[in-house]
Formats: sequence, C-alpha cells, structure tokens
Amino acid sequence: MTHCHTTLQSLRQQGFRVTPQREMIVETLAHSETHLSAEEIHQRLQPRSKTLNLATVYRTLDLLVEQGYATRLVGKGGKFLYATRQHSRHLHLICRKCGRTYPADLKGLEPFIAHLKQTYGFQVEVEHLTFYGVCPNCLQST
Amino acid sequence: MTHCHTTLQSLRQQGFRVTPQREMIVETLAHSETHLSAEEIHQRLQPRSKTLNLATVYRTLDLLVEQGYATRLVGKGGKFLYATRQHSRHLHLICRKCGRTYPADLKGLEPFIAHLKQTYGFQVEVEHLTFYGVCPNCLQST
DNA sequence: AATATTATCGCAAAGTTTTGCAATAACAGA
DNA sequence: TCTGTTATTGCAAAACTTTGCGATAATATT
Repeated sequence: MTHCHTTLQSLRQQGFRVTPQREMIVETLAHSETHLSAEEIHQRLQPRSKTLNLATVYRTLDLLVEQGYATRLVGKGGKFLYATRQHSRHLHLICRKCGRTYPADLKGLEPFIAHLKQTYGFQVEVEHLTFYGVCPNCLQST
Repeated sequence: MTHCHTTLQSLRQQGFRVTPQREMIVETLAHSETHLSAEEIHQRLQPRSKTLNLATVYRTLDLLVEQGYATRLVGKGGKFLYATRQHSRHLHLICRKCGRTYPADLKGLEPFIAHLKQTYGFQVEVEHLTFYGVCPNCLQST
C-alpha cells in the first residue's frame, strides 16, 4: 500500500521538490475513495489554501501520472478523472454505451503481460489497465 | 474491413441521419493512415466545406466512438486523437514517460477476453485496447 | 544560518472540448 | 413529389486543460 507519505518521499528522491501544494494534492487523492477531477480536488482544498491555483492542481496531477503514482481516465462527459494507483489494482471495464465502470479481476492476464515484456520490452503497468467494450445491460438493450 | 460506406449505412440503419458533414468526416478518418485530431480533420475539410464547424466534427467523432466505429485515445499533450476501428486491430502500448505509441500483437490475449465475457458478461472490444506502461527506451534511462 | 540555484507557483492568456439554442435539412409518410 | 417531424448543424458562449512568464520558495552548498 502506497501511503501519501511514501509518494512524497519518492518524489523528493527523484529530484522533485515537495511543496505544500503537492502535499495537499497527494493527500487529497490518497484519502479519496473515488476518482476525482482536478476541479474537485481544487474545491476540497479551498478551505486549506485560498490561493492554490487550478493550474497547479493540473500540473501536479500530470506529474503524478507521469511518475506512475496516479491514474488518469476519461470519465463520462469527456472530463479527466484521477485516482492513486492503489485504488486501481484491478481491471477497469468501461462501457462505451452507458459509461459505467465495472471492476474485474486481473487473474489470468499476467502471462500475457509477461509475454509483452519479453517480446517488446514494454513494461505494462497493470494498475492502469482499462478495457473498453459493452456491458451486459447495454448488450441486451441493443 | 469496414469501409466508410458501410459505416454510414449502419448509422442510418440505427436511426441516425447521414449528412454531408458526417460523410466527409467518416471518409477523412477512414482514409487516413494515422490517428487524427478533431482540428486536423476540420482543417483537411476546409477546402470542401467552408462552413463545416469544429463543434460538428467533435460531435460526429463522439458519435462514432459511442457507436463503436472509431477509437479515441489521449495523445501526447493531452489532446484527443481519433482513428477508425480497423486501423487499431492491434494492441496499443503507450509509454507514460515519452508518450510514444507502440503497436503489439493481440495473440495470446483472446482467452482472457473470453474469460471476461464468461465471468462478467462484458464484451470487450479488442479494437480499443490500449495498455499504458514504460517503453524499453525509457526503462533504460531511469 | 545565510546564500545561490532553479524547480515550482500563481496569474493571465491561449488552446481544446463541450453545450445551448435557433435555423436548417434529412428522412418517413402521405 | 410534397410535407411534417425532429435530428443535426452552425454559431457563440461556457467549460475544461495547458502554457508562458515573472515572482517565490525548496533544496544544496558554504
């Protein structure tokens, strides 16, 4: 389990600076049960910091995704949603029709991931996995 | 192989109207070798239709993705890129660090897809598959 | 503890994508 | 072919995300 403290420490070790803004954002994301938009994070932090800028939230989230501490997905309505990686240690099945997300077990996929590593040298991050398709509900109503 | 004509016909059968704008956009996407942004499609169609609006391009692309005729992915810089489904009958491996996309073979994944269908009733669309991770180049330079 | 370096911040502007609404045009039925 | 219905369009505005830049503050060094 990657606690927010660990994330911040790792960032520092990688040469990034740990600022109050980054601390707040990482903490908010880590303590949230659900995926959050940049705007939501910004709003939740208003009470703690009047001056925290939305652009800073976006930049921090980009950094976290780039460094592998967070996941970004396109929610219904085309807005970006973010979550820490430990919140997504499963496969996301997203329905193209209704937009709902279903969690699924990763079991059975590992051999293929290993094969990709061997064949292409590409290290897939299983925490990021999302499959698009059509869910049982929407399959029926077609 | 899904030709643009087929796509338009299917759309009509589904009750959507086939307009000149939609024809142009579907055709442009189908004839492109690479992924295109909405803006690029709009520009390519300028000579053919001065009045075609960018919003119409976005709406049409959304429709195509929703109905399963096109794929949308987040390119480098956070911009959306689109392609017809037949152009993506392979796995996209996208590097989180450098943003490059690598094509990979789907072989070996089918059993898992079938298992998802059996277990969850979820019909994964293999044309949409994208895995995020770190590419060989960027793995080295860490 | 003080200082130098430079990554990060806030702000404002630019770029990208979505949405509301009145006008238009695609399609079904006469 | 003509007509009515209503999905789709273009436009303009709103919403969302990224970017440039000078000011600030986190870290390394003295």
